[in-house]
Amino acid sequence: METPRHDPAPNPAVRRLSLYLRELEAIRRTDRRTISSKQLGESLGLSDAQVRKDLAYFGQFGHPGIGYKVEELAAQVKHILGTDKTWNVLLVGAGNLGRAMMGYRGFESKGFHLVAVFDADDAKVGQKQGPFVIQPMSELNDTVQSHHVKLAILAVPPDDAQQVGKLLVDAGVRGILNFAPVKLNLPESIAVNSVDLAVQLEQLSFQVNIPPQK
Amino acid sequence: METPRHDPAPNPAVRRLSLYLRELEAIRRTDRRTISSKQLGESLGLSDAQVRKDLAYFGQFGHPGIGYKVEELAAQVKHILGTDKTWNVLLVGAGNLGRAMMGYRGFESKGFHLVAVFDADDAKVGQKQGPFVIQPMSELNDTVQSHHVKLAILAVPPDDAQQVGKLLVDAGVRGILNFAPVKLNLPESIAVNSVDLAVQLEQLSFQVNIPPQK
DNA sequence: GGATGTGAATGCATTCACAGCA
DNA sequence: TGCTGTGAATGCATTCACATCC
Repeated sequence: METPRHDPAPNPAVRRLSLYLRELEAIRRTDRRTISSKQLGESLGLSDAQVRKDLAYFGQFGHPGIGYKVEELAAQVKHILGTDKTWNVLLVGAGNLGRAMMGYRGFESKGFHLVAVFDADDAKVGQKQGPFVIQPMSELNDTVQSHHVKLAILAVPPDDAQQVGKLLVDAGVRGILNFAPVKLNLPESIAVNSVDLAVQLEQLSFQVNIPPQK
Repeated sequence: METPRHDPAPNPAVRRLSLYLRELEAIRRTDRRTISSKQLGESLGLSDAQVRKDLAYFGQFGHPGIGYKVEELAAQVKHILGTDKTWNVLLVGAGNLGRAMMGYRGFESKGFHLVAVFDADDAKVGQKQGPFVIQPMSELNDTVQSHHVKLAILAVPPDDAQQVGKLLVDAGVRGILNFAPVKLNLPESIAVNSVDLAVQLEQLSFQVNIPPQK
């Protein structure tokens, strides 16, 4: 039941895989049952060759003369990404961003289930936020164990991020989505994905400043 | 008063520029006045050569034998990114994510000033959220004009994103930070930066699933 | 004919390694 | 000696173009 993997798949290809899946799910809601690399590429601003090459890193999913079967490919990509089963996720930080994560509707349908929320602030601990009761950091280890949590969302102030990141790793978490504007210093084996909101705006600032280069 | 630009600067270099700035601002809070490419690289997990090459795309900021003067380089990088002046930013979408953006403390100090919040939902219009009163979409054009808004944050449901993106562009917005999980179809000249939260988790899922490759 | 999968060719980005300056 | 800036060399990623299959 293994998806065959040939070469080391380029990182950019893996990132695009998520976008392919997103698009495939959208197409699935229409009556279309099949799609070509050209069409899939166009909807995402990529070349047909790019799409084919990306997918071919992971297996032979296409049907010459036909294209890709939407349902089939979606299932394959989900399997590759590991989202054909549900991941339990925990959240640390019940501030602004944390609350948005608790309420975000886009996670469940994608295979991510938020199971618990933690905060270091005693004033917040015990408070109810939607379906969640904010837990103290002291309970972190137990929750990771009992819910087999592998992924966490880190939405704490910058000065706390490194320390909390370490706590998560020690508890057994293997991947962290980090919203704090700091580089986390963690073992190589831990997957870290950082989103710095101010950095996103800075990139826009740069691009908007430049004369539109023809 | 132009920063000299030599070659077309690689995109990845521009992305790292923001990280350099973040690090430089942190160092500025210490007593350190100067930093080498090696040190700056280490704090971000990059090679010294990478740092030097990136910076050299934009000018000669270093001092051989010494390194880079922290304050000086920070100012230069800010100028390159265009954040040495303040940008007025508007937000569309007063849902979960939108509220987090309104409360996010990381924007102001980085040169981004949130000036107004819009929502298509009549029930939300007129409500007060912190210092903001949610405005109706009909006022969007006026606000963009009167506040010379060039950048916007888009935090609306996926099905509305394309349409609202178009509205923003028509109103005169030049750059969009998009949180909706859809590809925006807008003119080439418009800068779009998309952050899909579910995609971020999917990438972690993939990495955590793979046997740690040595 | 219509579409995939894939070597070969091209184009970018990173790393090397060193000349040159403080 | 310490460190930058930069051509040259390497390594990745994308694009081309075509043999192959429905």
